[in-house]
Amino acid sequence: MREGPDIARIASLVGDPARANMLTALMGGAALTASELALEAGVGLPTASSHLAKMADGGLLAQSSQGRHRYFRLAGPQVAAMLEAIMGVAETAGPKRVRPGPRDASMREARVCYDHLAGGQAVAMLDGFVARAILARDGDEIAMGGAGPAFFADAGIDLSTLPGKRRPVCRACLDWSVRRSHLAGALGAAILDRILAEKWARRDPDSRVVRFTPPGRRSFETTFLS
Amino acid sequence: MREGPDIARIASLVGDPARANMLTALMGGAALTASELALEAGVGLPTASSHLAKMADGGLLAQSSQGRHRYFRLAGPQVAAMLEAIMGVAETAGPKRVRPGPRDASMREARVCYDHLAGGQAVAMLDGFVARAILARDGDEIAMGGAGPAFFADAGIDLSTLPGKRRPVCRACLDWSVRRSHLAGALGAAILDRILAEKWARRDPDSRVVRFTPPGRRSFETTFLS
DNA sequence: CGCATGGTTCGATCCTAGTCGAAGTATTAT
DNA sequence: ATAATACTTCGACTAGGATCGAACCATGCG
Repeated sequence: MREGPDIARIASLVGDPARANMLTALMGGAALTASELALEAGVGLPTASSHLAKMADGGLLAQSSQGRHRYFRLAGPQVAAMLEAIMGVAETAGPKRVRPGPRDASMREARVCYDHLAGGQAVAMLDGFVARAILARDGDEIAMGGAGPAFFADAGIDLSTLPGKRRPVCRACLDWSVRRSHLAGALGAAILDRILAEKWARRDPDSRVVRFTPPGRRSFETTFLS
Repeated sequence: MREGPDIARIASLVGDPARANMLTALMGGAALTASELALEAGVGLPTASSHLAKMADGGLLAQSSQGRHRYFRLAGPQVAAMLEAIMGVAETAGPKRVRPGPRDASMREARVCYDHLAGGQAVAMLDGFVARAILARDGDEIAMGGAGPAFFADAGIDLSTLPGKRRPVCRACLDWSVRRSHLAGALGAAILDRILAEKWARRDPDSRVVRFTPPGRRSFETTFLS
């Protein structure tokens, strides 16, 4: 009989298949309506509504009503990080591990994590930033490095527009596929925005996969990885 | 209807109060018997046995039989990291947050995480190591830094005896209370061993709290933090 | 050998929680 | 206004699973 944070309460929220599907869908970063999430979870509207109310009440989801739509999104990056951690053990502890299909390979290479890029490409990018003193890492805090301002100006990212108020500009986020960190935070989000705006890659509409076009990948690599 | 790692399966394992209590107890790092865990969870022996079988089957726990005892422990550091992540959101998303009592304060300052030290002291230690080039951090990988071998020889830790075979010597582990990383891996475990062997601190028998004696704290700080 | 101790299996009980149909509320469209 | 859409609430049904007592294996001890 120990106390400590009430781990069972929130784990049981994630522990239902319908809710897990919804959360997985929301890992894409977009806010989705109740109907969309019901469809995503393969469950009726009343059921979905009940689930969503529970998760919002439990602090996992944030909601915002717009007209007759109600949008749900993950309550914050911390929730996303937790889900990635759970995926990590589900991956290794999983009993089957039968289908490392092509879809899976794409997921490992580049995908959306909440609002930023994750996967092998993202991990390589953060490593490069640190190695070139563009960012400085200390613990899980990541700060702008000496070479940072010039680099991002070159790369077309305006640091002054980042909403660095309440939210840290940079943050480390543990990657379930590679099990190393990638860049989260406002800066991570801005880089993903740039990639999509430049049409270097597009999001798979049915999953979190981010698919680079061949020339897009080259542009991305010369801009952010070289 | 998405696929991806079967997150609901393992989250539901953590989502039961009895099982959550057992897992929390095992976060102390020690292997415990079925009876001890039953007591810890406040549940009968048959019930506990059933829970333990499920968790072992699900890949969360490892078991080893010794005579008529059966010992259970967390399956690995990855499971511990996941539990810490869940504690993190339970902490912030928690509805009540009523009791930041003294017990809680001790937990935040120094506690055991699987087999190494966690909490404010541990985070400060890792920060210091990186700042003084004792360790070098790159992503979540932590490697020995230039000043490392001399420092640890001085501090009475024999690096050559670390079982650095399958297990990485150093690793970052996210701290739920401070939300920054502390040092895990074989080196982290060795440092905790040292602290306890020197009697600088002792473990609270009923929790994960690590309690420094006043002179012990000074010794720890001059050895590892100064 | 018994006999005690640590654990598991079985069976029965009970209750929580997921599910959906139908009816109710709010907001936009016509 | 009426109608249609998006969602919530209510009520009833059901299934899964947590729980424990009792009986059943296994190991260690005298």
